[in-house]
Amino acid sequence: MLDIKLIRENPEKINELLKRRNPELSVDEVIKIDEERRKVQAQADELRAKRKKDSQSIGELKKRGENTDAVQAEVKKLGDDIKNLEEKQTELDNKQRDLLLHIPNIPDETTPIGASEDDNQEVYKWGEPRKFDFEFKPHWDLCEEKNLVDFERGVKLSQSRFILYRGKGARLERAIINFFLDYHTQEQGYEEVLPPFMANAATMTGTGQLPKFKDDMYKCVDEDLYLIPTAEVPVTNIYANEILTEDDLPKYMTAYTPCFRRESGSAGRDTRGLIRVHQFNKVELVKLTTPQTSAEEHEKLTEDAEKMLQLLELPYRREALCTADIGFSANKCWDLEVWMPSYGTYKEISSCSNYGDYQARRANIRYRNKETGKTEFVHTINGSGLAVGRTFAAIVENYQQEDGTIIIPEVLRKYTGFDKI
RNA sequence: GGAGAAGUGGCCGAGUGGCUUAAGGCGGCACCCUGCUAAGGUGUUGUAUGGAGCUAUCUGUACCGUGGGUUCAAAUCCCACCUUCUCCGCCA
Repeated sequence: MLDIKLIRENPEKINELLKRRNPELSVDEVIKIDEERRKVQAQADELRAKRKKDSQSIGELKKRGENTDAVQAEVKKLGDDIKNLEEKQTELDNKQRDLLLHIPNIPDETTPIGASEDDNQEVYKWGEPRKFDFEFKPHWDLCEEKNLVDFERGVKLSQSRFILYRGKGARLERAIINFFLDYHTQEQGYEEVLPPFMANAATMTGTGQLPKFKDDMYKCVDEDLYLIPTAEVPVTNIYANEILTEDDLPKYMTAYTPCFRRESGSAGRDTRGLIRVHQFNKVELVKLTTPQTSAEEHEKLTEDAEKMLQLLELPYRREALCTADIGFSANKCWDLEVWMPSYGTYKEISSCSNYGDYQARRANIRYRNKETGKTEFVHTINGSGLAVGRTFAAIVENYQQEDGTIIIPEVLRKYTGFDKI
């Protein structure tokens, strides 16, 4: 959520930044509501002050045994007027909040301006895509041949795009998760958390999934609960409605969770294999920081995610997402993309975003500034460290051998217990 | 799922309709006293939102689990919901 005071004081600037995302965005309507809202609040406050004073005087008059009928009638009428104004104020409050909840974050000045994902900018590449001197296979064929994934029965159990891992496949998936978690906690200083995989509407609103992206999520029928689309949701909200001390910051947290996405708008895309499915595993990195350190912490978090790809020796590149492609709540985002031979290109495997105070304002996560003693919103940052299913697919494709075997990357062997498949 | 009890500031805890501007205590902060330590004294102490100054200030309103209601007036009375605790039932 954007700060209404900031909008009020710099409407042109905010509009200009929003239009970098999408020319149709603007804060004009919210400014109009805000003006009206404040006017009504001032009126209501004034009447309430009068009622308070008059009611107290009734108490005093009664104590002295005087008749208060006339004053009481007057204050009763005042009460009706206040009620009307309060209804109007509530209506305007809700309208303003709803408008604000539907306005995305303003992009950071360093986010490249662009009109579509084609305007994303490559920052650098790491590693060399492997040149195969035999006919390589896509991971979906390899997974089936080696019985790592039972695609057909996964569909039978639930629906298309649900995955049943088996045997060494299941073991490899679990090995990747454990490797990521161990490295983040033991080498990079993150606290491991294991959150609920369902979250309520308030939590979903805190990180920005609700109200705008309701249709992207799975919702429980009789409960106010949604399956989480990423661990970012429960983990970022851990300190919702709390005030931290400055010494608590920065907070580093990592979590493994399955992620559930309806992928309703992606019908014909990536229909085969592990790249785009309704339920996938992910290890997430989340940070809460002060505003002063967030840019630096964002960079460090991205490097922490890159380290996983480096240790797995998977070629990748870093991209700076442009203003048209960064997520709704983000102000800046790096994508890490891994080389996928079957696609002949790099595919997203991690998205590392800085949200500034946008999520913190929605989720009401604050800290007390040591110098001023005032409360301020924290900055929130997160990124995948990494998407597990896509890592699995990248390993299977990039490590396949001419004799049909798949070599397990060195760092994973103590977790898998085998060195090839 | 059933029965009972309870939710008040950073924490403990008083408060059954107006004198609550939420008592008192603990903790925090500032200052004083003290050779050090310990103890003591004085003062101060939340959040949100509006207005005026527009840095360091003053001021209105709201907030006692959440949402409604009653009343001239609600922390206090009524209703619904949520959460926690105790007991019972069910259960990996």
